[in-house]
Amino acid sequence: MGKQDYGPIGIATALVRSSFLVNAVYAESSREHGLTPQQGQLLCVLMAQPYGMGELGAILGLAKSSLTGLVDRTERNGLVQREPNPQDSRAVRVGLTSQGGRLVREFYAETCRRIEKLSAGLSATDRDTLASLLGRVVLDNQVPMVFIEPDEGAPAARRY
Amino acid sequence: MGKQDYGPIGIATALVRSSFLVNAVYAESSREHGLTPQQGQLLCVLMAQPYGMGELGAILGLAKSSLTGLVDRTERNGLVQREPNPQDSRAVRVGLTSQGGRLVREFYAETCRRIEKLSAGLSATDRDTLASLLGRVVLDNQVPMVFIEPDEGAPAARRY
DNA sequence: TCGATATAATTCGTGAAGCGAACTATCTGG
DNA sequence: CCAGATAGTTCGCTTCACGAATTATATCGA
Repeated sequence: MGKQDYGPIGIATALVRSSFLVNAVYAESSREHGLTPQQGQLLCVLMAQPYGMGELGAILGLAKSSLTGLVDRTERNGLVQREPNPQDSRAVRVGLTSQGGRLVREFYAETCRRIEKLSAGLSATDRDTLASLLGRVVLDNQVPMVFIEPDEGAPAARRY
Repeated sequence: MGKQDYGPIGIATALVRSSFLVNAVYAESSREHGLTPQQGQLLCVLMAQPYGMGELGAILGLAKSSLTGLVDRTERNGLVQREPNPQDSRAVRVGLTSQGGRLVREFYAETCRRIEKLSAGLSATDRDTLASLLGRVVLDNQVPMVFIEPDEGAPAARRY
């Protein structure tokens, strides 16, 4: 209850501030790779597999018209491409170009490195505890597959 | 190490995804209060006290030209106001209007409520642990005073 | 088979956001 | 008193995000 070291902060404040922190790191890492944060996020999602525009909208929480623009700009930069969907000629599949693939692997690794550094002041045990607790929060809340881990969602579990 | 429940995720992934989650909740709460997330954040910062443009730029991590626009728009909506700084006639103090104060108290409380709900699946003990660990991360990384808690940074500790 | 409806995506117009460069006004140190 | 430094604003630009309207294709039912 003491105030000598600012005292404990509530869960909401802690979550909002850590989110602020992560956003800032993510934005800086994006910028240094010549990406906007949104384009970086798009690439990270596509790292797992190609998606249709509708699926991407659901994953990223964007209106479809917003997504058209984002994909346009990222495509203009040569990082993603639209391919016709053989099953449905209305639809497209958005996937990484080889340049986009190369860039996102670098961007993803570097961003992970920087985000991990944020918890460098914690012991390994505490860091694992934090990862586990946060992992349960994101699992409970059905966070979409943004920022997938390389071996996460093994092929057998993929639906598309 | 098993894969049956997706297995543990790394600290970086956990942080990025929880940040994604928090952003979404924050954005939705803002929207429902007639605010953009940026305007909501500005109001939350000003909840503690008025600040100059330069200070706000440092706190929010924005270029000064970006801040001019943000404060302009929020002022146009009647939520903040610029007041001359008696000590320095170049400078300005940005503070909440009474309408802005009323709105931000409501917005802040409601947003906290929603963010807290994200951890509803955790036991009280786990939630406290999570808050404490995240609290250390934000403290270690010098997160600016965004989303201050009502009794945090008591008047005696304020520098301005 | 044909027509109604649903779905996938794009286009268009609008406003918010963010930046850097250039500018104005004031303050401060020598 | 003048040469910087500092506080903010303005300007031009790009990105981002949305909703409404549109086009094209798919699908379902009669």
